[in-house]
Amino acid sequence: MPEGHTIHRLARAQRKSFGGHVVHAASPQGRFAEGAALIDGRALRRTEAYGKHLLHHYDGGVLLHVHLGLYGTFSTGTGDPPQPRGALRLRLVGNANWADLRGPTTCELLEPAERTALLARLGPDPLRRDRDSAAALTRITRSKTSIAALLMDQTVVAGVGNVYRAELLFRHRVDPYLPGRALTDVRWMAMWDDLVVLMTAGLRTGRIVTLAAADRPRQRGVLTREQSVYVYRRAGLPCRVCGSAIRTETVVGRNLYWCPTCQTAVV
DNA sequence: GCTAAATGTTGAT
DNA sequence: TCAACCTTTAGCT
Repeated sequence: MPEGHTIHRLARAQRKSFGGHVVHAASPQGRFAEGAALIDGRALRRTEAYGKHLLHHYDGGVLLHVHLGLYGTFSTGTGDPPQPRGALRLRLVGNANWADLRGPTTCELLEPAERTALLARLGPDPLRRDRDSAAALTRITRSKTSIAALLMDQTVVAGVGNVYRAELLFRHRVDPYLPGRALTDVRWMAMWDDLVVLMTAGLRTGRIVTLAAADRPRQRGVLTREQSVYVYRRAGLPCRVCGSAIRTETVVGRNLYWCPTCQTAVV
């Protein structure tokens, strides 16, 4: 289940698995049968991630667009793929690898102009080299909308999801309900730079770990998810910094988590 | 084994 | 504001 780092990771893995050679595509479920037929037998030239959107560039200008949504997943393997089961939207089979896509919000082919329009409506992606942090700065520091809502708006910043939102706000001790325009340029740029660091680490490891080493419980072994974050899904549990109960409230349809004591920074 | 919730977005009401 | 998408997992029985 994906925020931007997951999609960039997929783009990288799929480039490695399928890039440069012919791919066979099918849609056993039937919902993407026409698209799969157009992809089938073409070589994959390039993969691309922008925010939470994944793109495959195939020979002949065929462009696949996938958005996993909340619970879309790819399962992958090598050798012969298993018998298709359940609602399998798209199966890709390369020389040695296969990938099965289930439950995506979007799986479609795009015309070049549609790709341009898609990318044009996305804000800067902290994981892209061409990121334009000034664009997000302008949107945020002029807005009356709460910073918690702005961070989930993909036209403001592309790739941030509910975990990074809650954790970023905590790490900077920012009250989620502050309007964007209450943030100084310096405050937002510190948050942006942190987002780049956090998401780059997420891309490298495949996990979201936002807890600073100093705040981690001293113990051996792999951190559980609950031990990797400050506030996300920790409602009612004590804040790792001050001990106050972590609160949760729905903001534009998503559960926000925050510490009412720590997150009162003067911006 | 069952239920609810989940790292998301769109489109109808 | 809410249902839909329709998978996976955590937490309960």
